[in-house]
Amino acid sequence: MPHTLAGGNLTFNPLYKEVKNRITRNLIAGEWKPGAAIPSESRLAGHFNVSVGTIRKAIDELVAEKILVRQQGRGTFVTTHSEDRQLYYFFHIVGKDGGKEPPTHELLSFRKGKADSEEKLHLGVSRGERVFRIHNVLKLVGKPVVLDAIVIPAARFPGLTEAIFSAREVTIYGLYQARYGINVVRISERLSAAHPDAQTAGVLGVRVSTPMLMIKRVAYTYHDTPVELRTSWVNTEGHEYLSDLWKNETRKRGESINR
Amino acid sequence: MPHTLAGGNLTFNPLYKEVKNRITRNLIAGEWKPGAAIPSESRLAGHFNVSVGTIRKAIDELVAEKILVRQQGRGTFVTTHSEDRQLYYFFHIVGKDGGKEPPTHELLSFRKGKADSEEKLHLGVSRGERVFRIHNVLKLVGKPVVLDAIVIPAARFPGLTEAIFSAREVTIYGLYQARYGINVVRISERLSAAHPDAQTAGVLGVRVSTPMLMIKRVAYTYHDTPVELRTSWVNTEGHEYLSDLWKNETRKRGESINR
DNA sequence: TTCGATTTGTTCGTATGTATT
DNA sequence: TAATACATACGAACAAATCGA
Repeated sequence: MPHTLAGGNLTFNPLYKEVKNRITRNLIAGEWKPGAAIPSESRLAGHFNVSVGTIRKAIDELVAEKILVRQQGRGTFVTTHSEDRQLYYFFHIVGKDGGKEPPTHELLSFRKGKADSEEKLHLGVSRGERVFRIHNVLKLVGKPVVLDAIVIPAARFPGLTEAIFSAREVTIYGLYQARYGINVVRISERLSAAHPDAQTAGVLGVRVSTPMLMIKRVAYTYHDTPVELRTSWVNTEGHEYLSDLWKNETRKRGESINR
Repeated sequence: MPHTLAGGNLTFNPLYKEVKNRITRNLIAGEWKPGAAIPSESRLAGHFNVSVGTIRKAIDELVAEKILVRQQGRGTFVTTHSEDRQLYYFFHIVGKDGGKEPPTHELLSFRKGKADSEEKLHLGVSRGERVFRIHNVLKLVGKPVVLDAIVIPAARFPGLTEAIFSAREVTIYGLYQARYGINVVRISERLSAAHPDAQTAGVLGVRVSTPMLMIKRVAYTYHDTPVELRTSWVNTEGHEYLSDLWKNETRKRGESINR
């Protein structure tokens, strides 16, 4: 006999997967906003008519996907891109001499255009659909290090203007989140080495013969829906790209290891 | 009052963390070998004198870290580097035109040397300690694409010879695992773009003016112990480096989403 | 500062379902 | 078919962190 999830359950998924989907749908609908707490586990258990353990298992997965964060004694919250911790989660450029520095940004251009075939492929838009094209420079310790060419479908960002974009006080994903309720939860990046074109080299203050890191990123929101395509050129003379698979994810601060 | 984990528990960690540490120590000791099944959950529960739920929570984390894999109805197994699934987990080079191709390899050189300061830093060996230096070319569709310069501490690989290394029928990490019980469970990579030196360019069949991807990797075994330092040069004319954070990790095949 | 209510974290136990051998 | 092993789901109790009265 199938289960009795309040509201009906037409699939053959385990109960906790259904609960997870319902929670995700609430997040998509903007019912629970980034930074805010979702209802407590016991309340959700009552609401969905399942046990607390089932709720916990659903939330466990969403926490593992960094869509929610738990805080003992406080509650469970929707992940924000404006917090320091989350700010650097998708930012992989670090100084070769050590730590991560606070970046500053400068908007180079903000234009409207039509999606080309590559954008159609990766962004899931139809050919010729309106997109915003944004060029942004990222500076570390005052020096330009990364040039981003960002493409987003205009339909998802109604009313976005150059002024809004450049006046933001948070990260770009923080802007998507705060103003449009679009929560970037996963990125996929493809890296290669190449020589920059003259314009890119000029902006970043390098010669066109300098080998640079080129990154093509697709950013996704819930349910693996693509929302942004970004091509980055990185000057790796003083910085590098760090790929550190789940360092400090399962293990936390000050945990005894007793070998 | 602290808990009563059989054998004593001197720390203030949660029980399941202790259980996790004990299991990990058994893996380090080689008591449970890669590919083999560990005792069943109920048996472990009896052995450690804890509930099955606590065992499950410990194993959950080890599964998330890809140190163990579960198979319903069969048991829980120590992850192997020789299985196809696992083979590509640390291998991030893919063709620009799509899929991952089966790589072939060619050993270029195999020498003994002494650790320099960089190796001392990242490999956790003392200065001047004996290391093996191995140069290996990786070919995709017959063409050389990656040149690896591998450094490993000789003390951890007693009796390793060029013949053994080149005669391996599995991946390099599969060799470490099968012959020395060293299980690489995590890697950290730092990527930058650079021009190759003449020798590297020669081996990979490119000009020295070709921008290439340079990757510095540290491979770790249990408890974040470094075991290998590797510098790779990648020709990204036909291939690229894929960084796809936990795609398909939480979600499995054919799972209904019902938006 | 203390206390109590709330919320997540840990641990236990039980029952039942599903996959494998 | 039966035994075994993991997967799901339920419920209960207490610990630990947080927050406001």
